[in-house]
Amino acid sequence: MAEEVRGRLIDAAGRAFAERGFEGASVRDICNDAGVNVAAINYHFGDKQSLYVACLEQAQCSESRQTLLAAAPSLPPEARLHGFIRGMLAAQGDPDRPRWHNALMLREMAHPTTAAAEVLKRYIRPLAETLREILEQISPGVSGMSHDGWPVGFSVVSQVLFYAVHRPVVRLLMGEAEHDALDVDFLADHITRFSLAALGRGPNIVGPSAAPSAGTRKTVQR
Amino acid sequence: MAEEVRGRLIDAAGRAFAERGFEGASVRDICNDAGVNVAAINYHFGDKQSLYVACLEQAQCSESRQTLLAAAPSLPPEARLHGFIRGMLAAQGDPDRPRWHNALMLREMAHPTTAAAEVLKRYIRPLAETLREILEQISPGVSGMSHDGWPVGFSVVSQVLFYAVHRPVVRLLMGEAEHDALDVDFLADHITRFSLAALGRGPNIVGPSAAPSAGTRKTVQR
DNA sequence: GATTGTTTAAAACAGTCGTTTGATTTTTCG
DNA sequence: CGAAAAATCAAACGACTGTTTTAAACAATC
Repeated sequence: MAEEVRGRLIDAAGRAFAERGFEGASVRDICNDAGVNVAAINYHFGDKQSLYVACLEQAQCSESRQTLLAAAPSLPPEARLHGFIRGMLAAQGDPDRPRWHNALMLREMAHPTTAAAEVLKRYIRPLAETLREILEQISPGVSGMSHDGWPVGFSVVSQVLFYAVHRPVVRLLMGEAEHDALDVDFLADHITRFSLAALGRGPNIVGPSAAPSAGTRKTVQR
Repeated sequence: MAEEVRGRLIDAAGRAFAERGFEGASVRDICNDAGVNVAAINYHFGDKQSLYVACLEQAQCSESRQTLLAAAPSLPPEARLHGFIRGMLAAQGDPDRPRWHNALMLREMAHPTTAAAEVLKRYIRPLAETLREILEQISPGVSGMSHDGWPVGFSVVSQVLFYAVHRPVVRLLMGEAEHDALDVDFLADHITRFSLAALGRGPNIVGPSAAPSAGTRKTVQR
């Protein structure tokens, strides 16, 4: 019974924090949403701040990491990259796990609190190392480039993160209908092709020839 | 005298809103920072919300748009792209204009308020159209691709926005020293080369040959 | 210098914030 | 069952929120 209240609080708080930020979400709203008394936060977590880090911990312990790394065992490198990208995209799209997990993490990364260092060490760093390994596998020598190849990795993940952070802008720019057609699979294909082409692997983004023709778009093997 | 108070308020509020968000910034902190009485906000702007949109208007009327579009008259297309990217990067780095302008805009775009539509129409849309024009110039046919070529444009700007949104993460991942070496010119070169290679124009990112050798990195003409 | 209208100042407004209290219910277990 | 522990509740705490009020200081015009 007690554990259930804890869970409902984390879920309600996670949604609130992800949507309105730490200051924007009031404990009364959170408790109303969770269907518990206001005192429950203090009883189960101590204070609002501790509830926040509990949400963050739940978010980073989510299956997303598993999903991501699962897409990268010992497949061919291009397929690994595609799996990595698709995994990140799928984590922000809603398989079934709470949608606020990624949103909260992004908020923390864009405007770090004191809890950011832990999130980075346990969640971001492993992802970054995995991506660097994949990229080195695809284009040997990329890790030896200037700044240890970090910018190349950033160029890849930035394309994924863009759709997580700026989704509202995308919707407004493209229009509602066109936006909804941007599903996970399409975006994963596009970002993978764009990145592979930049790395000199695979055809460039407009197609094998200079002038693109319908139906010739090639999908990355997976 | 009255206009000076207005200006000081917008500047202090802009910094506060950009740093701590709308809810996180209190009117008393803002007024203290600006060195004016609390009642000044109500007298000059009406309420906190109106002060916020005043900040947003100042931010989007900034010279950044001018800087950006100035880098794209009738140069060769590759140089236009480089200028566009460098312009966006320079706007978030601090030439001399207030640093909060970009940060506030990014906040508004990531978590739109009712004022977002106006910002998008007057600030984002022209930028997007300019980029699409440049990309079509570089790779004719890209606008005719799936989803009107929007994803290609997103892949370019996302790389720029990444350093604006996730700068703290970059700093923590690379380390303080390495991060500080990522100046505007280097990033502009990198993102331009990455994007051009993806479009099939210019060498791929690891260098003209598969194995990169030091000192052969080519800089985009400007 | 008196009289406008405009701008600042200190104090207080009602409301909400996160947090705590103390009593009451529910659960656990010998 | 009955006592001890755990959990929930309504109510209130002081502090802070955005906003308003009232009066004083300033500026400009006659």
